[in-house]
Amino acid sequence: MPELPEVETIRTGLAALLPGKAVSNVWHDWAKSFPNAEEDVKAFLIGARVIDVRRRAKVLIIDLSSAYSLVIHLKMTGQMVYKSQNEHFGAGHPTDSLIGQLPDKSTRVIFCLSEKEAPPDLNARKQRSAEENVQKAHGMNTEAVGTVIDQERWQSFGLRPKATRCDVHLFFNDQRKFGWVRLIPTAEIPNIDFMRKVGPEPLSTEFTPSIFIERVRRRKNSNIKAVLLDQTVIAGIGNIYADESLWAAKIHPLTLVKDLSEQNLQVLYKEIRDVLRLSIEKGGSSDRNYVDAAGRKGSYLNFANVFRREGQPCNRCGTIIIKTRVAGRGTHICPNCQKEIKR
DNA sequence: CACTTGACCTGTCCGC
DNA sequence: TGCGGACAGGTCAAGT
Repeated sequence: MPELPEVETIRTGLAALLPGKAVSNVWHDWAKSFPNAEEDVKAFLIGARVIDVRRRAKVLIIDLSSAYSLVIHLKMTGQMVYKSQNEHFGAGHPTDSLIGQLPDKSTRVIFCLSEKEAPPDLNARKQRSAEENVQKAHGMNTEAVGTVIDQERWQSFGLRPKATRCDVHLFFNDQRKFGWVRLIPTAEIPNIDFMRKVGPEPLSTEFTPSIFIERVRRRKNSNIKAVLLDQTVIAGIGNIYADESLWAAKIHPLTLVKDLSEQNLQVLYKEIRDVLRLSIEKGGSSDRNYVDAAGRKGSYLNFANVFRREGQPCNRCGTIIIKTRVAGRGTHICPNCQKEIKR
């Protein structure tokens, strides 16, 4: 699934698009993807404006003017896609749903967004009338703004035509249905189980080498890959970046923490941060790398040194990359650069 | 307690 | 072509 860099890419993209917009409607096709009480949705989601878009670990947080937030976990196959008349932004699990017609069979939740339902303060009212004037000027009825998605397509997914009365949509797609979108009071976010247990942000300034080493050392009898994947030790690392960081640090993923030297962990700390930062710079392993400027599908893992590169030569020594299984996950290794340390 | 495995889901790929 | 099994960018509950 989207790991820290992918979720951060989504956050950046949505932070430029969502704030100020109001949620005018919501639809979902699978209860576990949107496990929220109808009365909460009516009271705290519909009509609320987006204030901010944040990220913690691999969790996306959309703060609303109702003092509630949409807390989103994309798990393995989640993705967020924003579409308006002129804008199209999508990131997350790289599939054609990022660029194709929506909704499709992976669509779990749809938000209808509007700029019309502004808050009842003076500025907002001014803004609203300005928008209404613009719409009048374009000869559009505010109740039936043109649909990005054609009516038939919506109905084929069981949507009421009413739901199409907006021209901006935010889609939560998730093929495997592991992900979820929860509506909870913003103040309660730090109290949910995941947030209470999750480890530090690896790119934060407070995350020093000594904090990293101290936390990793608590798991002395585990192999290092399992520890990197453990969200309670460090937040945000998943299968791609665990493999990439270990290759960069020349550490075999099966090596037990107790067999790693101080120097090993110092290097690993640096490589984790470099790998994550580089990936964020490149927009994660999906999104704009998934399609080129002409809208064609492209390679989205072209920065990887080992992940999904089994059978290809190591970029450092030319040895053929192999794939094995560590911590129950597919694991990519250069058998020459990454020798298991045993004592 | 530390650590590992199975379950949650759908879709795709690979071998017979 | 059809079918079974393995596997997939994650996390939690239940098991040893």
